[in-house]
Amino acid sequence: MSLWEDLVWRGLVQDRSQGLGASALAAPITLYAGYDPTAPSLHAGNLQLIITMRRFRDAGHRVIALAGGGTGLIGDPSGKNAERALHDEATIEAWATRIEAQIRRLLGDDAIYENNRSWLEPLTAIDLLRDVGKHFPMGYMLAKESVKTRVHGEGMTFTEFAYMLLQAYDYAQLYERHECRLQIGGSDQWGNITAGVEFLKRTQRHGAYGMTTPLLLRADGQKFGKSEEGAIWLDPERTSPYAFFQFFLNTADDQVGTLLRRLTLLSRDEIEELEAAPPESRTAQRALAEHLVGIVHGDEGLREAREQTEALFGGRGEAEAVPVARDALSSWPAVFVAAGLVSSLSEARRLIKGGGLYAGEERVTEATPLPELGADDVLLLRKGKRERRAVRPET
RNA sequence: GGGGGGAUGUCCGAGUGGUUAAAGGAGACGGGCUGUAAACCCGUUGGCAUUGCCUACGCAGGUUCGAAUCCUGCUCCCCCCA
Repeated sequence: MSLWEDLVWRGLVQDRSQGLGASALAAPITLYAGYDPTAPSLHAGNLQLIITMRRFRDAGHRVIALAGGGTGLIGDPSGKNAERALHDEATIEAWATRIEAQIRRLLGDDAIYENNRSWLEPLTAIDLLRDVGKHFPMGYMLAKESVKTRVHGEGMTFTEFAYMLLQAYDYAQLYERHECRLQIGGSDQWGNITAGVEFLKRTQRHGAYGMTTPLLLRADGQKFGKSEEGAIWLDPERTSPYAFFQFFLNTADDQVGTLLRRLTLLSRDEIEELEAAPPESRTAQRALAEHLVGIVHGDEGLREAREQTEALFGGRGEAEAVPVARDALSSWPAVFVAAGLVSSLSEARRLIKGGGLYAGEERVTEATPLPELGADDVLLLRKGKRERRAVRPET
């Protein structure tokens, strides 16, 4: 199966410019995807695009990961219904560095890493207006979906309006520097991507394509990659390999096939076999979770995630216990707060009243006595069915 | 420059002097049913405290026995005209 056929089968092609297809990808080409450093880490929702780049790379194409060190200072209006808050340069640079390191782990060192700050910073206002802006008729820009929705809604400043010029300029720079011929991105990037393709065409630089992948949504249409705790980050400091594993293990049945196709590097045969497994066995969820933890956190992370899952849910092996100060062991609510399972004593009290907290397999009630913990004892706590954590007295 | 509208809890959104920790919806969380699914039903959803207190309706003051609701100033946003 060719790369293109594979992408189509996986449901990864949402929009594409004319002429992009199997034949355009027959010979190796150079492509890029950009990311704006608007957070200190990538999250699960960013995975689809990076894995898609990985597919291109594995098929022999050359991929460029472009950090938006410059554009991140402006703020992309796409997919947003309100003006973005601007961060300062130092923050953006620091985030860009961290994110690049994360992408390197997923794409390897043979990918090309660029930062558009290196050409946007020296770009003068005159250059931008003469060399780029001249090729953008107002009607064309105003017709963009990202502009229309904002102009008729919350409003938009010139800063964000001009964003598409910068992204088009990026594409042109990469076209010149690396003979980049394809830009890929999430479907909210389609407007910016076509602006780039259009700009190249108008400046006599031919053979440039664009493609987008569909937005990854949960079955109920909500944004993907968020849990009760907030986003599922790729940074193990923010979201442990165990929590990352649990997030994917809890994938709904009707979504697991989609995620296997879009996010994993498993083959079509492997995926179809997993989809055929009885849903109650959760084989597909387990395979998904293990595969992704492996890709993102490596063998070591996968081992940790498995061990913790086994210890907390299977009752075997040793769970990593959160050390809790002695005086927090004075009441059940305090213990659960210290363990990080609930955010306040009030919440803990409410949950106890509702029967949602457990110590070991015992439901905690107001009458449940607190156990006497020796220095080496570990107490298994549980909130509901899915969240578990072990604690031990602080020494 | 002129005129008008707006800022409410995680989000959307009611509320225009009193029983409002603030309707309703969404989301989230818990319980039940299950498979650490989905759907569905029930409950909870500011904090601290064993029925009381504190904090909260853009910010800062003021009026009042009492304000999210009235007044003043400020900040930010939107729309229209120039």
